[in-house]
Amino acid sequence: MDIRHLRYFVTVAEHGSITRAAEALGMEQPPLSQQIRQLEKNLGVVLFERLTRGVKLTDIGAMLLPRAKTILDLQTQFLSTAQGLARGEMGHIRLGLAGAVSLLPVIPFTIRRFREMAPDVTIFLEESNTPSLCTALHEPSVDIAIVRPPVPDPVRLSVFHLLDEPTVIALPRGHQLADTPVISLDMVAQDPLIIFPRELGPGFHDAILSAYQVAGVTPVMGQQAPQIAGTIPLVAAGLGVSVVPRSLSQIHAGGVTFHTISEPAPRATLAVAIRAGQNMPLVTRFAAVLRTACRKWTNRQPEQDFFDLE
Amino acid sequence: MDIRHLRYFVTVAEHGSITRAAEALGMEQPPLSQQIRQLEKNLGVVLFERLTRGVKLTDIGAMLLPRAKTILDLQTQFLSTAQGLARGEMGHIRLGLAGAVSLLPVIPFTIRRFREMAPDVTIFLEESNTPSLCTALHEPSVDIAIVRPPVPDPVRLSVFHLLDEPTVIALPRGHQLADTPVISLDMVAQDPLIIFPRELGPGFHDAILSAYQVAGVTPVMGQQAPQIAGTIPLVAAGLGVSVVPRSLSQIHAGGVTFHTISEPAPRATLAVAIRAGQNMPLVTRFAAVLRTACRKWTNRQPEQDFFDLE
DNA sequence: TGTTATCCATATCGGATATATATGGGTTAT
DNA sequence: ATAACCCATATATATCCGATATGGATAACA
Repeated sequence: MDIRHLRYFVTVAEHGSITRAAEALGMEQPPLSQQIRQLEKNLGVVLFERLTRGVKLTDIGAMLLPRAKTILDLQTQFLSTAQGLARGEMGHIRLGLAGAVSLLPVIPFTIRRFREMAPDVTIFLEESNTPSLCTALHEPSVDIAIVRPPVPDPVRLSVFHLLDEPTVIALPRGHQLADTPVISLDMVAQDPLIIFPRELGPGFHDAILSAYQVAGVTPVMGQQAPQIAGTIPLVAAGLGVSVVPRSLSQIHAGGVTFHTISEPAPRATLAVAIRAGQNMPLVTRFAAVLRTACRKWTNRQPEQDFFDLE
Repeated sequence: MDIRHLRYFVTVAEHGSITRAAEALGMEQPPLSQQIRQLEKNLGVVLFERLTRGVKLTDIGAMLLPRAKTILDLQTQFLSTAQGLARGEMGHIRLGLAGAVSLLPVIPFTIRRFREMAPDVTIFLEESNTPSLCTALHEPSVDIAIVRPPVPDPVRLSVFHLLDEPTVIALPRGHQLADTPVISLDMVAQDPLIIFPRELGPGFHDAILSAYQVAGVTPVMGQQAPQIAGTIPLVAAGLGVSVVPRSLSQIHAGGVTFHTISEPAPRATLAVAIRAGQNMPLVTRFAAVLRTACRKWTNRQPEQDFFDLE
C-alpha cells in the first residue's frame, strides 16, 4: 500500500462513485476500480459496497476513512514543509550575538523585520563572545553568528562584513573632560582604561589598543571588565574610562558621559559568520537580510542619526 | 512521493549510510541512491550531505525526519487497524436493547464476556422498543439490536432467534392469589391487565393476548404502561395485574409478587437483528456470541435456575 | 607513498505494475 | 423496451522500480 491508494480511497469515498472519482483524479475508471480492489485485498477488508449506482462505504471503510485522510493531510504538510524549508520560510535559526551587539539597533530591527517576513521561523538568540560563537558554529549549536572580526579558523566559516560602528569614550561623572563633546585618546591616556579580556573579542580589543598606539600614547591599563558592555558600570564606579561602540551610549548608568573620539579613533567592526558550505536557505537568507540592512543604514546615516530607525 | 520514499529516507537517516540502509531494507545500494535522489528532487530540498564515508543529514533533512517518521507510524497504525477490523477486534458497536431486555442476566453477561474477548471494542448501549430499534438499524444509528419478534420489514434485516423466556404474572400486594405460587391466566381474567402499548412490542403484546385467548378468557384491559418494565410500578399501585417476562421478577417493587403461569402461558421471545448483508465482522461476531450464549443457557437450565449464571 | 578498501554515483537491462482502451453485465430511468 | 449509467474484466502499452556492472573519490593501511 502506498499513498496513492489512500488518495484513491478517499476520493472514491467522497464522490460515492468510482467513475466520478476517476475523472476527479484525472484517470480512467477501470484502473481505479483495480486499485481500489487491490487496496481492499492488501488490507484484507472490503471498503466499499458496490451498488448498481455508485458505491457506498462499508462500516469498516467508514472507520478507516478518517485515518486515511489524516495520512494524506500529513503528507501534504510534509511536502509544503519541505518547500517552506527550501524557500527559507520555516524552520528555526539559532542566532549567536557577540558582546553588546544587541544594543546596536539595526540588529534587533533586522530580527524583527525577518520575523515579519517569515512568521513561521523561530529564532533562538544566544549572547556570547566572538571566539565562543565560532566554536558554537562548528559544534553546531548556533547556525549564524554576529561577531566582531577577526574570527579564528576562517576556512571553515564564511564571514561577511556588516558594518563599522564608531566608538566613543565613556567618562565617569565628574571627570574633568565630562563637558567636552569631542576628545582624543591622548587626552585620556592617563586615565585607567577599562577593557574586556582580549579573549572575548580579540579584534575589537586590538583595534582599541592600536588606536592608542597610532595616537602616540600608551593607555594605563585598568581593571578588566567581564564583557564589553560590562565596562560601563566600572566606568560609572569611577575606576577609569572606557572605549566602547557608540551603541553602548544607550546605557545611561550612573552619570557616565559618552564623547566622540577625534581621529585616530578605533572602530567596532561587526560581521556575520555562518558555516562554510551552509546550504540551509533560512540561514543564508537571514545573512543576506542582515547584510542589506546593515549596508542600507551605513549608507543612509554614516555617522549621525545612527540610531534613528525607519 | 509515496510512502516507500519516506521509509527509505528514515532508514538511510538512521543508518547514516546508503549501503547499510540498503541491506537493512533488503535491496541493493544503487536503487536506494536513486530513490533518495529522486525524493530530494521531488521535495526540492537536499536531505543528505554526501560524505566520502556515508551520508549525513542536512539541517533541512533533520527537520523533516520526525515528520516522515510520524507518517510511517500512522501508516503502520492504519494497516494494523484495518487488520484488526477485519478480525473484528476493534472499533465500536452500537447495541440497541428492547424494553426490559437488560434485566435478563444473560444479556449483560454476554456483553461483559464480549468485552473481555475484545477489549478494544467500545460498546454503546441504547434502550428503546422493538419498532424504533428496527428503524434505528436502517438509519443506521445502531448496528445490532436485541428485539422482541416479530420485526417489521424483515427483508432488509437479518433476525436470529435468541431465546424464549417464560413469563410470570405480577400481582399487587394483598391480592387474593398472592400466596398461590402457580396460577393460570383465567384466574386473573377479571383483574385489569396492565400492559404496554402494542406499538412498543407488537410480538410480545400479541403473545400475551393470544395466551389469554387460548386460555379461553378475555382480559379486562387496564391502564397502559409507558414501557414493558413500567408495568410493575402500576401493578404495585394496585391498578391491576400484569404478565411480564420472568426476568422482571428482579424488580422488587412495593410488594409485587410474581407467579408462574400454568399452561397456556405466553413466552417472551428475544431475537437479535442486524442489517441484512451486514459484513462488519464485529457485529456478526457479537451476534454469534450472543446466539451461542443464549442457546447454552436455554439448554442448560430450561426453566429453573434461569438467572444463575456461571 | 603506493595500495587496498569502502562508499556513493552512473549506466543499462529485466521485470513488475499501473494505466488506457475496448468490452461485457446488470440495473435504473425514460 | 430502449437508452443511459456504472462497475467489472481483459488485453496492451508504458512507466518505473530494482538488480547488475562499473566508475570515481576518499580514507585506511602497509
